[in-house]
Amino acid sequence: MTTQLPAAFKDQYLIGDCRDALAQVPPNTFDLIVTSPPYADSRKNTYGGIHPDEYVEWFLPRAEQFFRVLKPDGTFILNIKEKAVNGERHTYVLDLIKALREQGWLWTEEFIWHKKNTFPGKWPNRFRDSWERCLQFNKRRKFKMYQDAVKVPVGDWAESRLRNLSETDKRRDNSSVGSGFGKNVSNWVGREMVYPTNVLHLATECGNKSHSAAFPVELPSWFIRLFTKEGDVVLDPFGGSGTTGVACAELDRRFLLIDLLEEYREVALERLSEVSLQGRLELAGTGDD
Amino acid sequence: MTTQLPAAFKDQYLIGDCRDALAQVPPNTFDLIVTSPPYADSRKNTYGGIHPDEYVEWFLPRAEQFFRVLKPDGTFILNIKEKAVNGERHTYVLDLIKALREQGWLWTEEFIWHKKNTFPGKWPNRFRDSWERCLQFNKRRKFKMYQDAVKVPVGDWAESRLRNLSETDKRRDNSSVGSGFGKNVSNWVGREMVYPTNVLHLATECGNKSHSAAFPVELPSWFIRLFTKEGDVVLDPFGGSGTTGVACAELDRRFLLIDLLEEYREVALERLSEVSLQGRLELAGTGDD
DNA sequence: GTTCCGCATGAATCGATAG
DNA sequence: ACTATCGATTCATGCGGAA
Repeated sequence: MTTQLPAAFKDQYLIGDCRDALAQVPPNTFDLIVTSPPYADSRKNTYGGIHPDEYVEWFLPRAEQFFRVLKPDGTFILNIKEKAVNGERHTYVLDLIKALREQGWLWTEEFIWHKKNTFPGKWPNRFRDSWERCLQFNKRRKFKMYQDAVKVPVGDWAESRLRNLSETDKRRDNSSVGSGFGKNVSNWVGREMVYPTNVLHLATECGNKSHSAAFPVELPSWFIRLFTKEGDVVLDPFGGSGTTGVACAELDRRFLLIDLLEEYREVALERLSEVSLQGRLELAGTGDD
Repeated sequence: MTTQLPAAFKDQYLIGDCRDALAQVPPNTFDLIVTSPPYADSRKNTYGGIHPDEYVEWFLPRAEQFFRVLKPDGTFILNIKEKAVNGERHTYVLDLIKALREQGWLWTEEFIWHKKNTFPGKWPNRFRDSWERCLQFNKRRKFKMYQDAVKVPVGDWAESRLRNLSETDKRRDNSSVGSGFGKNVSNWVGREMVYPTNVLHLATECGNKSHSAAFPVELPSWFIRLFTKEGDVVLDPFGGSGTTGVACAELDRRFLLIDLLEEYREVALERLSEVSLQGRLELAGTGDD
């Protein structure tokens, strides 16, 4: 077995730069790292709006910490998408993949997050960008993976609906298309379950909170179910509004979130209280204890 | 205006390596290049099964010809996907993107082709691979793009409608409308039309014919409508069974297909005859005239 | 003429076996 | 140790034959 957090470990939201905060965390601590880092030129008020050309340089020392604190059989999921710069897709994500491999990471897989409801928009030379990369990296070729936890109903619900006219109309559920997620699995009891693919169909979360650009809770939730079991420990080094924490709370995983601003943690606290689990969150850590 | 093919240009299927065949084509000839090259380690009987580590080296001299024969405001669409090697995704596609940029190409966009029906299989460390990249490259920042030609009804677009078009349905109204989707469009009258996104939902063509076309006709068709107008000239340097030619015939575009084997051209001829357009295909060229 | 069921078959990947 | 080949796995699709 690898080094474990003490059994008394409480879910935490640390304030600070994950590069510094993680330096004080023991190696081989986390079963899963799932995060959506600030994209290049975004979140200028906090991370300073990293220039695309400097993104890899900015990311690598943090990824070095990720590598250290991830268990040998753990997984690192990186949700990211390059922006268009000067009419062209920037290559910093490609460069980052190659740089991470040189750092020792294995680029195991690239999942596609298809954002079903993207914001309308039209440009003279491109369409709406409705997908993002979810890059999977590992330290070793053998890693933990609980595929049964993300099984989905056998496909083509549309066709079966056409066959059984009235019967299936009642059961119609829009959340389980394609590689949809087990949120409404109970509705599909009795149906044959199959393994999903590497394409995830999820709607972006509609802007209802005081935070923006968040990924939907189903995204970390899916990877958490796939790569961890109950009681495992998950890290989100760019915790933001705490979506990963919400997913962990719902799934009985422990978590460590890190981000720069106190107000992010406040939002996270609010959201965790909404899932009636605010008692879980340890309010102590500020990154310097 | 750029150099044009003579007005008497006939659709052709050349036998040979596109690297050599294109050397005899005038520069700035094509409005669009859309192709699905042999993937690494595949099609061993013809292209020799290019090793992943040598793929970029193999591809670049051919891409140099593509650059020369593409019009300045034309587009190059490359359908490709890296394979898993030794438990890891190989990086040759990433390397290829970067190498093409060094060759002068602009990496304008990356479309995702979501393959609804993918090959089965279960492995301990990954799910089925159900998406491929459609990389868009351009010579200049300003290029021709006819966005209205690919508008779709609001809501699900290819999820159900395009896929459900049978062969006869697609054939029926081709002559009268010329768009190749006349019947379809008529069904959508009254529905609000919107621009699509950069995610395409298409099923791979299954074993319905005597040949196997990995590339559904809707894929080149979509890009042909988006980047060309009637009468424009399209190149597929890895023409295979002629799917791109079929799409061009249906859409009243002219085309040049190139591939190594005589038998590929025979299959292409057969398929073009099925869309009642075999008279269009010039049988002369064998790559050495 | 419909509807339904069975079956073959795909840009696949891994692990084991053989040279 | 490294490469090449083979078998097992498994699901969306469209075809043909049967009811």
